[in-house]
Amino acid sequence: MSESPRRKIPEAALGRLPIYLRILVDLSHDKVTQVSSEQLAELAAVNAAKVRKDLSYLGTYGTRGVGYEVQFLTYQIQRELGLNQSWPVVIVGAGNLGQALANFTGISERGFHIVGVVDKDETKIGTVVGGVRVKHADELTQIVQAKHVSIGIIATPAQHAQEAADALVKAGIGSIMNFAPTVLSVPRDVNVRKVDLALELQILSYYEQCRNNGLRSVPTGNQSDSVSA
Amino acid sequence: MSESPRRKIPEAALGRLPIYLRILVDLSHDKVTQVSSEQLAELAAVNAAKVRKDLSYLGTYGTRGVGYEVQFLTYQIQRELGLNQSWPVVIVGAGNLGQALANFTGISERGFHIVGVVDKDETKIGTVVGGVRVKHADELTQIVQAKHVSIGIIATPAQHAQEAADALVKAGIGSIMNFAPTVLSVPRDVNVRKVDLALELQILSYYEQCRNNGLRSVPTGNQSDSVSA
DNA sequence: AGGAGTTCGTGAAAGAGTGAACAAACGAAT
DNA sequence: ATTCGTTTGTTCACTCTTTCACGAACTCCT
Repeated sequence: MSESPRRKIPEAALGRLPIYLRILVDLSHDKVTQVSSEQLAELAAVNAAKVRKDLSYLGTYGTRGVGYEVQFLTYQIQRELGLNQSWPVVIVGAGNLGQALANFTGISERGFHIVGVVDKDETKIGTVVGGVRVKHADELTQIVQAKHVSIGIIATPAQHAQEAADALVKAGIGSIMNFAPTVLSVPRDVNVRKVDLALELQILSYYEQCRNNGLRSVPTGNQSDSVSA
Repeated sequence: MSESPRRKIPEAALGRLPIYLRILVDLSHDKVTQVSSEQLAELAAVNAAKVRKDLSYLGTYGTRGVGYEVQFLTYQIQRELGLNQSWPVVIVGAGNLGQALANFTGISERGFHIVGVVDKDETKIGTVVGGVRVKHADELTQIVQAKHVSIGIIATPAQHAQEAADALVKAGIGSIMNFAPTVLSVPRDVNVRKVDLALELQILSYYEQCRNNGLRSVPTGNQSDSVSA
């Protein structure tokens, strides 16, 4: 299967495809069948030329004078992002954050499903979060291999994040999403994305301070998202 | 007070300052007093020249042939980011995510404190999360103004995110951190950063798919973080 | 004091991302 | 069939970011 992705998509564009995708799904829900780059740009709060350029990395799926067919474009973006299948995901850490993630419906609605949650804390083991029973961290490798998991989420405290990463790597995982505020050290072929809540707040703090000092310098065109590189 | 920030710091550099800051705090904890750009780069998993250039936006705080004094640099970064003070933050939405955020110690340890959590769900009101009692959303403006809050966090479901944003803006908030998977529409002078968990996973999905198709194309130098713009 | 060995700060080049502008291609209307 | 208005796909100029490379400045050792 799969006409493989024609070329590699630039990081910046890649980060916007999921946004377009979500908007398209919403539009489809509203029975909209066609959409122009202009409309899509408006909904995504970006430039229309950017939308067209981003979409052109996927192929030539628009019709001049008309726009894009919502259903078709939705399918193409999904295919490109590998969202035809539902990816099994394992969560390491069953604390507040781990539980919230496991219960987060947005994950299961958008191409992923939680197949395991592990922790080292005996009091958490056996409890059920997000529909799965929490297991001991020692069982991580077994879960990963049995369920063919390639994406792992680290939701442990910072001081345990590296060992969680090591365990995930050893279990054979290829991609890690890290919520702990730590820089992980992993083999080169393992892909890591991090989300650092405090970091984002600190950036807001900077702009708030600028504002208070009279230097009105909100980054031109607000609505930033976190970037990984 | 405050020698105001000399110039505006580029977004890319700004996103790394909190990382350096965290590393410096850790080093300080380990009684390390001096650090070179090379070491800092290693710990942050970036290029040493980048570290030096990033830090040069703050001023000339290094000593050639020696490196940077940990304590001093820590202070300077904190000052630049506006982290001398502890910023009051309000959370809208007391669901799984809102609760996790309110309980997340990393927030309070790094320059912020939760002064309010609001929700519209009557069953949640009155419960205590993260040390504060959940209040009704109608009281948002009052909380914001009484506590001089300028940063708000949206942790509502997607369909209520825009009204949460509107309420925050009306209450007079200047910066919003949005966890709901929606593009918010806000006045130009309000700064928004978004964190979209599913979006990040979808990017990982893309790379996993590439890997499976034989196109080994992990973005050169892994460990990306989310970017907002 | 002077030389050897470090390490910073920065200029300049290379690379990536953005946005304006326009030709090509389409539908609709006459 | 032709014309007209629309919208895409892409080129080009510009900005932002990253990386290299090197002079300047500091410490330590002799």
